[in-house]
Amino acid sequence: MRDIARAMEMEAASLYNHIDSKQSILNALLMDIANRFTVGMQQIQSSSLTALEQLEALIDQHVDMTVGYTDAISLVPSEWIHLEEPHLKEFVTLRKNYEDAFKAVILAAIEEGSIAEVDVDVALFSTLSTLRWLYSWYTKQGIKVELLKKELKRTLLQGLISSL
Amino acid sequence: MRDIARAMEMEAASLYNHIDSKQSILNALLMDIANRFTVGMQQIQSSSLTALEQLEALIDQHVDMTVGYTDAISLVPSEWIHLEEPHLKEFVTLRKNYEDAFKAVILAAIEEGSIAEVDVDVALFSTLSTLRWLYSWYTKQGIKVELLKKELKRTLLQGLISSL
DNA sequence: GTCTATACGCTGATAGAC
DNA sequence: GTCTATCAGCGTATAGAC
Repeated sequence: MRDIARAMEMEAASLYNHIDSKQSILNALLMDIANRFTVGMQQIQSSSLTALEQLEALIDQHVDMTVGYTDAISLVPSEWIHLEEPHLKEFVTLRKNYEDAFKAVILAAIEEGSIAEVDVDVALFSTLSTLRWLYSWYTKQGIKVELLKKELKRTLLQGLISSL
Repeated sequence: MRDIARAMEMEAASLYNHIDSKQSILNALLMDIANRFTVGMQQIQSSSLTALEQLEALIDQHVDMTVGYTDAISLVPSEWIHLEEPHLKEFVTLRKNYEDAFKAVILAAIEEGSIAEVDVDVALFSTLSTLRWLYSWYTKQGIKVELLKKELKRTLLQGLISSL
């Protein structure tokens, strides 16, 4: 709280005229991120895109969110564990729904024949691992957003070996 | 420290007859992991395997380490930041050397023609993101180690689209 | 080598003046 | 709405008895 206060150029005690508690800040940031991903998923699901195009749109969404909300998104991999109930359950539910929806898109892409019959759980885990850690990596690179999207789609969807 | 003491069935104060500080525990665990990965990389580098086979061996190594040292390896993604000097610099150097060596293997695989001419930095980041987060995922799955190795190599090296 | 008692810095948060 | 003063709890670590 003292770090935040310094950044706001006030004393730590003054923060409490604007927020209830440290917990409420964590909750507000994480819920905002979770809701944005949830809405984005719904938009992609209800689109007329093919399953493969939906996968590409999901990757693009993660890149856009990472660039647009880098600080808040850095809380997602590890800090969510410090949420208190009932917010913890709420966050975990939103995340589970998102993962299930993501998995369904992968399955649909297999069914439509646009990707191979991979192990869906391994594919989901691998893809989300990369997308969730993106925030810690992309700032160190000078890479442009559009190039990043293109290369990530290539790496995640086509792998290293394929396009020979 | 009180959590550790409870697991050891003693009082927190009694721990200090066995260790210097909490910091020294973190350092011992992280250095052990870093050294094991460093030795493994050296063995793979000095082998007569092709670059593609070396990539596969690196993935296998991460799976073996994750299964064999799950608790200690869980410190690698985020907790290393709490190391104090000079241990922090030491750890970061070992990690940088490991990443450089990993990148060199990817480059060698491109040069030998066994993988496509991908963006090496994106490929390294994506691969390591998945392998470093493996600890948090594999225990929830009932998946066998050998199957996990096979599916990870497929997903990371061949991607989703390729093997149609 | 374990215990009890305790020191002491840090942190989230509150009280009350202005 | 900001400040100063302050509190209470926690967490690492030490002292010293046994």
